[in-house]
Amino acid sequence: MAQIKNFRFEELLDKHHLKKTGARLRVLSMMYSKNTATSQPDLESVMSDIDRVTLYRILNVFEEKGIIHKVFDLNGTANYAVCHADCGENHHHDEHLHFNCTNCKNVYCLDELHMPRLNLPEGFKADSFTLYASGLCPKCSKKNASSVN
Amino acid sequence: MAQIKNFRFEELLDKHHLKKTGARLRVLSMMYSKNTATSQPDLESVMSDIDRVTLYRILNVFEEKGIIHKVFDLNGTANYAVCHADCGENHHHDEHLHFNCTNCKNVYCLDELHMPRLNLPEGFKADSFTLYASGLCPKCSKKNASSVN
DNA sequence: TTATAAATGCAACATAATTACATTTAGATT
DNA sequence: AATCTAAATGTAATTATGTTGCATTTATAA
Repeated sequence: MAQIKNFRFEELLDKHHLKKTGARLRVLSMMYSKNTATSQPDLESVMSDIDRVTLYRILNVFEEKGIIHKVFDLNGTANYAVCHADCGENHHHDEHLHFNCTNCKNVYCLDELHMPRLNLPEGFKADSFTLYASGLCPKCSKKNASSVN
Repeated sequence: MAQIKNFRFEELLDKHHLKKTGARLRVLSMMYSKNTATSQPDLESVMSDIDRVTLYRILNVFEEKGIIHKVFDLNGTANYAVCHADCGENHHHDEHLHFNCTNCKNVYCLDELHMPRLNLPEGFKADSFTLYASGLCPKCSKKNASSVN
């Protein structure tokens, strides 16, 4: 996953009729190289040469196209992670567990834990589900065990 | 639920060692009278005489005390709903489904649908879970069916 | 009645996100 | 290769949400 070649991203942009720009390729590259979700502020801190608004727009268009999906962290900030489900134009199926670490603040997508079937009360028509958990991620629970910080 | 008397709220504040102020009683009264979650902007639009910051602080202290719990809506805005589980000081158990209507934006707590047991991957230590869904609530799905709006 | 910790009000600040419009550019067309 | 155009980006301003520090007021305990 950390070694995805650039031409793969170019194909991906082509597939969605998006122009292959440097900014978009860099955003894709960063997002695919991590196993945690990414926010606009995250991107901005790394890619300070790209305008804030451009980064917001890139995230939005990628979400519309079904390339990434949105999940809010404990602060209510929008974070995005690459879709591994078969998501498409305005149609997401990322019904897995999102784990937000209260220590390092990272949001992990635990794709292996997906939603159980639920019978909603009369009248409710759901078109998307998400599972959300918060607590300590492996790295931080290990740290907390050793040091008392 | 819509008819909870004021002295009940006074008892509730007493129980948590919070002073019985007008602002707090009004916030409690409003939140208990609705079956949907409430945000600071919601409160502010109704109680414009109370300072914004005071409303934020009331919501925060109620959450700390386990009187209400927080859930983010589709815009990432913090919404709060009364706890029906046995929540206490910094310890919530509101592990039920939160339904966000994409039309009217209301957040409903569907207490009857709670979290299934999950086996998290090695190392993840969760201390809270939430189920989240979005779609149309009963009112809005009925409207959409009749009118083509 | 009074003393005081708690609660509120107010001003300033911080951060996330959006909008409008000008400029640049990827990529198609010739 | 030169040119054209819709798409993408940059810039500035604005809005929304939330927080912090400090002065003032108030609920309530003594």
